Amino acid sequence: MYSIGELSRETGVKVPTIRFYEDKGLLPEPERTSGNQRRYDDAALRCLQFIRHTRDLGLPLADIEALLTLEGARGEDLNRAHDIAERQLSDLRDRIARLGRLEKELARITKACDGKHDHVCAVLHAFGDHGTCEESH
Amino acid sequence: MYSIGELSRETGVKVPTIRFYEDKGLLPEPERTSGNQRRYDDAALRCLQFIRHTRDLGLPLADIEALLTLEGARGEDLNRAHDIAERQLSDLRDRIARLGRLEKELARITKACDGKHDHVCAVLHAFGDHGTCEESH
DNA sequence: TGTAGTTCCTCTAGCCACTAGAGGTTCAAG
DNA sequence: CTTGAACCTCTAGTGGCTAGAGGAACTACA
Repeated sequence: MYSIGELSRETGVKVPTIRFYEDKGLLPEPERTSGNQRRYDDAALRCLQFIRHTRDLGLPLADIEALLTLEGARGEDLNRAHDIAERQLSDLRDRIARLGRLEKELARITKACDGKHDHVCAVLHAFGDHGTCEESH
Repeated sequence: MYSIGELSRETGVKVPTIRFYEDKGLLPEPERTSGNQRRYDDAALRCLQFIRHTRDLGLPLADIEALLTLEGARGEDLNRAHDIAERQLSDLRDRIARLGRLEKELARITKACDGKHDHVCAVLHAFGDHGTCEESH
C-alpha cells in the first residue's frame, strides 16, 4: 500500500496531478485510512504508470480514458485502441513537419541579425514579415 | 479604416481573438465609431500581422509583448529581441527532438498490433509499458 | 505519552490562449 | 425604413494542470 506521496515518487506524477486524475475519473477512487488518507495498491500504480506514459506520448486525457476502458476488451473494440494509436501517430507526424518548417524560419530570423545592430534590428523586421518565409505555416 | 471583421479577414485572426489581444494590451485600443464599434488603421493591421506571425512561430504572448515594446529600440535592447529569437529556436529544436523520439515509439506501438487481435491487444500493452521504449522521454 | 515536523486533506483560484454563447445594439444595403 | 449581418459587452468553458489557504493526520523521536 502506497500513500499518495509514495505513488508520486514511484511514478513521477505530482501529488495534485494524481488527485486531478482521480477527479476526472481516470484513476479509480482508492481506499482510505481511518483518517481519510488515500492508500493505493499495485493495480493503481500500474494504472498511473499507464496514464503517465500515454500522456508523455502526447495523448489527450479523453483518449487515455478511452484506452483504459478497453482493458480486457477483445475483438472489435480492440480496433479502437489501434485507431487511437494511429491517429496519434499521424497527428504527431503533422506536428513534427510543421515544427520543422518553423525551425527553418526561426533559424533564418536569428541569423538575420547576428551581431550587427546598426540601425533597425532585422529580427524584429523578420518576425513581422511573413512574406519572406519560404514555406507556409 | 477597417472594422474588426475586415481586420479578421485580412489577418486570419478570429474576431474574439482580436478583442482578446486588445484586452491583454498587445493591440492598442482602436478608435471607435459614434456607435462604439472599433475602427482600425494600417498600423493596427501590421501590428496584428506581427502578432499572428510570431504566434504561429510558437512564441508566447508575453514574449510577443516584449518584442512589440522593442519596436524603435536600438543598441542594447535589440539584443533582447535576438535573445528571444534564439531561445525560441532552442526550445523548438528540443521539442522536435523529443517528438521524434515519441514518433518512433508510437510507430512501434501501432505496428505491435497490426491486424492480429488474438487475445490481448499488444497496443494496450505497449502503451502501458515504458520499459520497452528504446529511448527516454 | 507528548510534540514537532512532515505529509496529507479539501477547496478555490489561477495559468495560457483562446472559444462559445447570451442578450442586446449598430451598421449598410435595398 | 426595414431587414439582416455584423458588432458590442460580459460570463463561462476548454485542457491539463499548478499554487495556495487553512486545517487534519501521520510518523519519528524524546
